[in-house]
Amino acid sequence: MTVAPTADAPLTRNQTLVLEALAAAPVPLGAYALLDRLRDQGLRAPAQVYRALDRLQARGLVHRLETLNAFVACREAHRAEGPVVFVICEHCGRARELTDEVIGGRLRGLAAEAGLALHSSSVELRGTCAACGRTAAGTDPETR
Amino acid sequence: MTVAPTADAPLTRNQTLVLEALAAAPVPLGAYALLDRLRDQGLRAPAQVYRALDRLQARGLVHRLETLNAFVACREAHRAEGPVVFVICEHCGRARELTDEVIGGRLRGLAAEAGLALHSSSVELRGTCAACGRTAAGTDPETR
DNA sequence: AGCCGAATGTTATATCATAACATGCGGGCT
DNA sequence: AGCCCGCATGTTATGATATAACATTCGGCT
Repeated sequence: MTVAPTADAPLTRNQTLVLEALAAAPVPLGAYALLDRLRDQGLRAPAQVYRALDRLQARGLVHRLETLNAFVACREAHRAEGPVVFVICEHCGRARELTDEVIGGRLRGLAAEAGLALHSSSVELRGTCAACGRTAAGTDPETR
Repeated sequence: MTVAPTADAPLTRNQTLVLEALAAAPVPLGAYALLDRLRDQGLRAPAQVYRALDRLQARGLVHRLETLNAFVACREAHRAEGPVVFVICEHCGRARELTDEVIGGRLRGLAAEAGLALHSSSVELRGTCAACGRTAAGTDPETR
């Protein structure tokens, strides 16, 4: 989830670079993997990447996958939504982003029952995807 | 969640120390915080703590909070269950562990629909708890 | 031009986690 | 007893992730 954006200024150069690198990757990328991919474009230090990621996350354009310490571009512009569910394959590393009204509604309900003013949520399911389950050791998607 | 234990041998000394330190703490503890608390009892290195945590987690006696990089003792011996939900206050740092059949069932359903053979799940709700919402800046529970 | 705020660049360091290898201890076997 | 073996442990070093702190640059505004 990670609450609503603030204003809608255009993305800065570094934010654009980071977002495009994430959108182009088949799997979630860590900050240092992003940095490696963006050295050519002039990025030099982790802080530059983390700053861009922070702002992209604040706008809801990027999500952090807590169980992977990695980031994905948000595909479904799921504006005005609630909790997001990530489905992650431990073999091929791919992550799918879902929303589900049952989950969303019940999580909000649980927070309310617990007296929690909800700021953000993280829901991640890990396992073996269908494609990897079919092959012996799982496919290997170029950790590119 | 983090799937079922293996066998039921007694806990080793280090495992016992770590579990008791977690059970005694009012908030989730990081591995290095645990190490600090256990130096008196003879623990010296991070690997010792991480090893004990790994085994305690494998038995379901300890959970890892992914959004905090920290660990909690499992209170409710929620044997033979599914996904667990953590409710975390960002002010006081306290975490509550819940289980909910609606969430559990629906997450399993989503995994199945997505073709994922579920290995483990992580569900964390972050916000401000009732107690902290009432006070200006939130209470401060001795990060002890 | 001069100022301001925001994004950026840069260096250093904090924090979290694991690899790799050596040591010790207990239980079963012959 | 003596040996072997598995497993927990101890220890050192290093890898991986993230942020603090401060200098610099850029664009808009008056």
